[in-house]
Amino acid sequence: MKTAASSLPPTVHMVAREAGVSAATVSRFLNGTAKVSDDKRKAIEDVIERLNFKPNVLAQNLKTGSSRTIGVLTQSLVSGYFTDAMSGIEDALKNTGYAPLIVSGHWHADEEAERIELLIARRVDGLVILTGRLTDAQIVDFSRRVPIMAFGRSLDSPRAFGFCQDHYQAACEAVDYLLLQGHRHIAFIAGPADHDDARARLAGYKDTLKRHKIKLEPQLIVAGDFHESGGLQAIDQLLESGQRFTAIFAANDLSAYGARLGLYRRNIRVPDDISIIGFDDLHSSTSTTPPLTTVRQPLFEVGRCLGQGILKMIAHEPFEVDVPPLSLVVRESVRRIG
Amino acid sequence: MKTAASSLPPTVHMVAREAGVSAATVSRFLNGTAKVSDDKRKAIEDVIERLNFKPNVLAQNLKTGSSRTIGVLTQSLVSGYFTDAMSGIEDALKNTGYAPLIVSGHWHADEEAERIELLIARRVDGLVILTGRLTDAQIVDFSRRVPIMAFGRSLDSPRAFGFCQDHYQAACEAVDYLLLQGHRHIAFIAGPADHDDARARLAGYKDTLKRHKIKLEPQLIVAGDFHESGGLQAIDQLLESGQRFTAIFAANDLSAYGARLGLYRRNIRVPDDISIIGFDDLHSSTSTTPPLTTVRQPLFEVGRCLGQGILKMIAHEPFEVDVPPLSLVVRESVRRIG
DNA sequence: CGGATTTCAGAAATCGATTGCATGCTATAG
DNA sequence: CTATAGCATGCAATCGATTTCTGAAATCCG
Repeated sequence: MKTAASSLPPTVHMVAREAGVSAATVSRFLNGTAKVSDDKRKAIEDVIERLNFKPNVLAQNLKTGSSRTIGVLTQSLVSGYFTDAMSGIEDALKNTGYAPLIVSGHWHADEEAERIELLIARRVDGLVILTGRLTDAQIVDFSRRVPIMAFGRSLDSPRAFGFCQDHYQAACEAVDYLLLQGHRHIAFIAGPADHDDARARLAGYKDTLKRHKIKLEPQLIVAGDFHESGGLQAIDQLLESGQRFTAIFAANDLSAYGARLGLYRRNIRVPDDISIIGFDDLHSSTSTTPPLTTVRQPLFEVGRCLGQGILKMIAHEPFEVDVPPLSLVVRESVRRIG
Repeated sequence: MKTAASSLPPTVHMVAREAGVSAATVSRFLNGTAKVSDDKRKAIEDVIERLNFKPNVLAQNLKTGSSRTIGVLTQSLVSGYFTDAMSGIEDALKNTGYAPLIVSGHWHADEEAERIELLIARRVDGLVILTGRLTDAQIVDFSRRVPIMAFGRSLDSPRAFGFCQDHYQAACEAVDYLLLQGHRHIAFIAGPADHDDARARLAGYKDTLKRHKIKLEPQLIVAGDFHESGGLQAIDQLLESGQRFTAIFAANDLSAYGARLGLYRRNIRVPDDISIIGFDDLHSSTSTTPPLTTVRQPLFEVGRCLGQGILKMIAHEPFEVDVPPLSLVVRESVRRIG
């Protein structure tokens, strides 16, 4: 039996030669592009097996003009919020032959744009954008070069589709829940003022109180930054204000963690003395003490939607997304009073 | 002024034609491979600017045989443990022209091997492996096809380098600390028995107690699974055993969270009644109630080491790694007694 | 049985950038 | 003033798979 001459990875040509056929036939066999006779097929299969031939993806990429790669622009690799979404995207891409190329923009429009240029230069077949600070116009503009699925914005142009969830409505429900539990003095720890979702949550808080004819205490609305440290500071500020409150609505879970720690430091019990409700439902919110009542964002499902959507766009197939809804998950950080 | 004829992305040939030079010269200019005269250089620069030319990465990849991509095998996209490392890798790759292709193996050797095959098929220039279940032999075997930096195992073969941290030693220090704080009855919540690091931590616990002539109570060593749920169940088991203990050493932070919740449910105070010490130092351990005393694993730095190392290996440059050390971080979950 | 149609397979062009080799031109030395 | 080294540059081959075009063989049908 003749053995492979060279130690270099085998090519279609070597396979062709060994099998006594042409490279074109090998290619057709591999891609099922055309029928090849049984004897040749057998011969090709044997040689491929013997040489352990794998087509060179780089050559395929050049010829087909596609990299079988999806660019993913996230904002942070470490935030539990984004990683869930990434996991969903990975799930959607599994066994499709597509791989994700992940970059992060760190909530900075310039960096995001630069990273996207980088992804486009690498000829990604599609792009998934997880929120961020780019304008809708910029995204639509990028979509002339690559199809885009975006999360955290509403878009419906030919090659850019985007959806977001109703944070306003969910915030209303969270406050409604607090009201239902008898709370009338509710503080709010806000997120960054330049963050759309943060603003929507604040608006939901304000409007719901108004709707229930409850006076808005400006001192009960304090700034946060979506991090634990902001929540911690917020507690100082709230307590110093002297305003009475029985519950806190934190604009996200991390703020809630910080607030919870602040109360702990002052020996204020949760939920006995003060109730807390968060927003996000990070994994660890199931095991905080007490487990946190919060608004669940189904980011894994969102990621899967995005992944499936971009694949459809690339394949030019129609698709529709069922936006996974936000939902209140009741745990133990809110007490019924009154 | 003549405008570009076609709407297709420009190629070196178009640039060459417009600038009145050959494609070779354009290429040489782009890569600085050879000197080009000032006038031609100017002309080329102008055309590139005007046509907004970007070299086709796919063609470069084929010709150079390199994809300028680093494969990263992680175990989970959502675990705070791994995401920190990924973030470090991203940091090391920033502005190097290399991009990370991330896949996860979910702690399953078969899946890991399959994913690595996938990365190799995509012609990644290097591979970073974050722990996992593959054998050293398998990794060395893969390294014949692609250079590898591995974390969580000691390797030093020509194309595969791996390092790990001293979990045994760190576990000893953690237990020493508890002893120093006056604790004599220390429970241990173990990790998966087939996990090397978990076993090292258990060994450190046992040996340190022995070294201090403290009797090992078998009932104080309970199984966990590195998740919150395991920690929660462990508390039930420990309490039911009737064995007295004043401190718990949890094999990782998640287990500690679960344990802390279990104690909370039974109105056992931490650290007043029982102290807890963890292992990992996840981000949220700074804001648990109380903030968790734990062994810090500097995963971001580890990731950076891995990223820098693999780039050196690819460039055939010598390198050495200073393994970032584990260190005890004292917070508020351990009380001094006695 | 002959002409029409389908099927199978090979030769060669192609994707777009890189690079070895050849060439013509200029600058320096003898 | 010629010989020679040195330098900038173009031509053409190359990376490895895909695909169009074309020819040959096989099949069909009246």
